[in-house]
Formats: sequence, C-alpha cells, structure tokens
Amino acid sequence: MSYHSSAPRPPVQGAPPLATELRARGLRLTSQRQRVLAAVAALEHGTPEEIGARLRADAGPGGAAPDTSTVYRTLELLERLGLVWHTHLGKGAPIYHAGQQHRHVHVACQSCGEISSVDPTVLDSAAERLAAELGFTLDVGHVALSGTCRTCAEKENA
Amino acid sequence: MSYHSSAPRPPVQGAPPLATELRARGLRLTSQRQRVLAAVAALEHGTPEEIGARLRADAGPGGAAPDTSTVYRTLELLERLGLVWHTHLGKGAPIYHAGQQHRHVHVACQSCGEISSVDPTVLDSAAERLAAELGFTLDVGHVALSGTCRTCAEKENA
DNA sequence: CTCGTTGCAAAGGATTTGCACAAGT
DNA sequence: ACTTGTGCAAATCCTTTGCAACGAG
Repeated sequence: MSYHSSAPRPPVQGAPPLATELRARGLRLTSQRQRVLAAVAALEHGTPEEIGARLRADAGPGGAAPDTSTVYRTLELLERLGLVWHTHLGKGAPIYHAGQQHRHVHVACQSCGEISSVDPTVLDSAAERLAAELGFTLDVGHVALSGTCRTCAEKENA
Repeated sequence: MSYHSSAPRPPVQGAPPLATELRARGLRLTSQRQRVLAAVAALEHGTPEEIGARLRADAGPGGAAPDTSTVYRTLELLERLGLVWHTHLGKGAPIYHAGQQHRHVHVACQSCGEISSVDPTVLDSAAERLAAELGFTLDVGHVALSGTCRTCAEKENA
C-alpha cells in the first residue's frame, strides 16, 4: 500500500485520503465518489441500498443522487483504496463502513438485527489458534459474529 | 454411494429424527425431504445450488430430482426442525450442513473459497468477552470466519 | 482534448411465491 | 377424503454490464 510518514493519523481532514489515493493511481476525484464515501461514513453501517437511499435523501428533491450502479462501482473502488470495508451478515446484505481507522469486529443480533462494533481484540486468541493450528490468517475486518443481544435474550426468557 | 431410485427406502437407522420431528408436528415425511437431508449430510458443506446439483446427480439420468423451490423450502423446514444448520460466508452464499453432530466453526479462505471446520473452542474466549462486556450470547454455530488459508497466503507471497 | 466515469437500461443470478395437481396419512 | 407438499413458471431482489454521453485533469 502507500506509506504513512509518522504516527497513525486519526480521521482528520485537510488532506482527504480519497483525493490522494485516487490521484496516486491516475483516477479521478468526482463528486459521486466524495458523496458515496461521505454517506458510508455518515451511516455507521450500511448496505448498498441504504447508502443509495441516504444519497438520495442528501440530494434533496431537486438534486440528483448517484445512480445505483455507480454506488456499487464506487463502493468496490473505495474498498480497493482501503477507505471502506465490508462485512457479510445475514443473507445478501453486505454491510459497508468507513475503515480509515483501526478495524473493528461486527456483532449482529439475530433477533433484532442490531449491529454493534466491538474491539477486534476479542478475536485475538482465536486468530492465534487458527494461525498456529492451520496456518490460517484470520481477516478480522470481514468477520461478523452473530448471536443474541442482551435485550433480546431477556425478552426470550420472559 | 448411490442408491436405487426405485426403492423409496429411508436409508436411516431405527428412529430417524426426521420422521419423528415431522410427525410430532403433523407434517409429512416425503421422499424429497429425505433426499434433501441426505444430500446435505453427504456434502460436508453445500449451498442450496450445490445441494440441488447433488440431488440431480443422485437421481441419475432417468430420475427426477426435487425442484429448486422445494430444495429451498425443505432446507428452511429442516432448519426449523433443527436437523440442518446454515452459515453465511461470502456474498449470497448460504452454506448448509447437517447439524446432528456437534457444532463446529467454519473458516473460509477468501482466495480459494475452501471451507474448513475448526473446533468451536477457538471462539471460547471471544464468547466470554462478549458475554461479559455486552451481555451478548455468541452463536457459535452461525459464525463463519474468513481469511486466507496457508496455501493461498504462500501463493501471494511468491 | 483524452480517457476515466456516470447514468440508463437491460442482463443475470439467486430466491421466493401463487397455484393447480400429486401425494402422505 | 382431507391437507400438506411439490413442480412449474412467473415474480422479485440484488448486483453487474454494455454503451453512449459527460466531465475531470
């Protein structure tokens, strides 16, 4: 990938990684790309569909939002650039999130569908074991854990 | 490992859970249900599509395999009955496996798509932390971990 | 001006659904 | 016989693609 000079820089602006990454590859900075990235960041977690909806909302009545196909193409691009990340939870529902910072693990409740982000270190020991026993490199960013959240578990017990 | 299609004989032992579970709910034991369950068990891991293919293969040239829609409906039913289990790996690819045995965790390689089963205890510490910190009950059976297997990792380094 | 990009529309693949007929009990 | 199940086909959903017009560099 590219190089980072000094300390890991949090989500500060000033030199948007988007423009930089694009320019570095001879790609173009378009309003669509900026808007899609902004939408992904704004929604904590979003499916392509939800992202599209958000864009349509942001555009308002008069304005035009990026086309669905553009949303898909852009998400794919942004992911290649390392600016967004996606996970698969239930069925055909890829969840995108801005991944500029450190990765986090997603946990989804099967009952209510709520998604929480948890510290990636919860999987450290699992990753170690997989590496040691299988030579398997766990990709923490793509992992989605499912189960039942506290609230739903209590409901079921009631 | 094929059986003759003309002999509608439940290839199972004394008290097949399938028949029992069905009867207990006033549902019917059909050859399709038996065959779908057998196919899931035969394939270690299978998508609905693969299961359908297997059924077609088992049926042979002359015989008729259960319809695709029946496969879907049956998988859903079998899961409700607790006889099969499914996980989501990559995109819209639900993976079914017979759940009569003890649960195992699936690990899928993003490059070659190979799926391995690993000991569920790899997630024990993760499960404990999630329970302690969030009150979240991890459902080990539905978890699919993704990453890169040893073979593919070596290829990439080459 | 030159290509990378986008919008539109049509193509695809994977599930699901409505129904009339076949089949288990 | 009474109902549940199944096959078929059409309907959906979600995503991808082909192509001509558009716009960033």
